[in-house]
Amino acid sequence: MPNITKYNAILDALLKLLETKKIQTISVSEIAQTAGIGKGSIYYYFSSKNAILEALIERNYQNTLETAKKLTTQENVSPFTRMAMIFQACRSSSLDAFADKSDLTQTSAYEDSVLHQKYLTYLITELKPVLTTIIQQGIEQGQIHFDYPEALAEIVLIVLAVKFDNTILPSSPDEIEAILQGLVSLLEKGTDNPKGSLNFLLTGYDWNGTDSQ
Amino acid sequence: MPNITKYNAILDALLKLLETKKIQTISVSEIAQTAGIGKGSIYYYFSSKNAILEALIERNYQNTLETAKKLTTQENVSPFTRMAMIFQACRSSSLDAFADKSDLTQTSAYEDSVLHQKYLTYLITELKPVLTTIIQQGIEQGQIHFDYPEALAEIVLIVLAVKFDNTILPSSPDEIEAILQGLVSLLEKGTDNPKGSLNFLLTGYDWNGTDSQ
DNA sequence: AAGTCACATTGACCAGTGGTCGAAAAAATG
DNA sequence: CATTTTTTCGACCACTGGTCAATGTGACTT
Repeated sequence: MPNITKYNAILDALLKLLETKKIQTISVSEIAQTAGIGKGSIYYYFSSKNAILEALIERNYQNTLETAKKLTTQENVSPFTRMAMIFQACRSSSLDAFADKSDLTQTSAYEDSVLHQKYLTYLITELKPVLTTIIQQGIEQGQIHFDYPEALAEIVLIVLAVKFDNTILPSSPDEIEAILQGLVSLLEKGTDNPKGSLNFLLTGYDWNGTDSQ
Repeated sequence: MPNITKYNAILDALLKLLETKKIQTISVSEIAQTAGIGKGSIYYYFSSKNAILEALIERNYQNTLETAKKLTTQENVSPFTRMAMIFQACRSSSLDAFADKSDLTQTSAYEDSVLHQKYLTYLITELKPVLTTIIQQGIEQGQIHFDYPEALAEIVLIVLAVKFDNTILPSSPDEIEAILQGLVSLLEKGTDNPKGSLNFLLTGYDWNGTDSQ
């Protein structure tokens, strides 16, 4: 708990190393060396190597997700606009921190699977209650018609997270957009909205323009 | 390549060990010992510990998936019936081999993430072309209306695989069924089919009854 | 100023890892 | 039988994640 500085220095060190190496090839000694401290000190702040990774992921996505959460709870904004913010949050939070490394690793990128699984779990569980609320409010306001708001939220988030993470089913950007196009189309028909009306979910919300829809 | 017997003995050994231990805690020496061979021989048949796991997963799901593939290409059967077979294949292939271990592991089950990620990737990529074809034929026959058959196939498979695997978002059986109910409802509306008409996708297809729908 | 004491830091150390390798055994070939 | 090729093996290697007794540090008391 104490000396938050050194705590963060460790996370910074791991983050820096993750930019060029895979988790499995990064040793605790290496992290300690990069952080400029003794190896033993690592275990004063973290119980295991895994715990460092967990803490890093949490620290890394906390800001993005919290601002997303706050923005989406503004009830005066249209549910679809807030839904666009969720889309955007998934899109941007997926790769901004951990470099893709995909150019260097032709070998199956499975090695980082712990990291990606943690990311998927964290993102979906954090955003699910938010998106569920948004959908429910959309239903109350008559803009969305669907009988299973919670399930719909989870389905959308699963698809978004898996596709944006892009390690389980590596795809080109075009392929990703094609799937999203299908998802949006499915959403339109599923929520009784006219074809094309939700297309703005794809373009990415600019966070400061005028409200759409 | 040669001596397929010993090759399979190694896979059997790993499979047996996986029933009680997590991948990370299983050593190559242990696999060798269980298989009744020397450790060095392992590396005569496999290039790495990871390669053993990959081979095991492939061997394990090949039968299930191949029979599923064959069944689903029977064009004389209704697309929805064949879709039910896909649902069933995902459902049954998820846990039948690798024991759940969930009762023993209160600690976050992240450790097996390599295994589960491989499973997800394998299942989805294998079944996607099959399901895409089924949907396309359904569209041609006028039973399905949707503009993005390939995307729809991938979306459905992603949700099915993630939910049945149940490690990324651990849920109770009831919760899983709730999500599937939502997915089916979304499918009904998305493909212009009446509410409830696809509910039989949930019940599990019995593989020898009379055709439904 | 000295003494106290909880907190913080360290690297040698440990059991065990995945993977290598030369030698030996077994099989195949002539 | 000899010779070559394919299999098998376990000692060995560099290194891993994690432990721990020893040591340092600085705030507080007297």
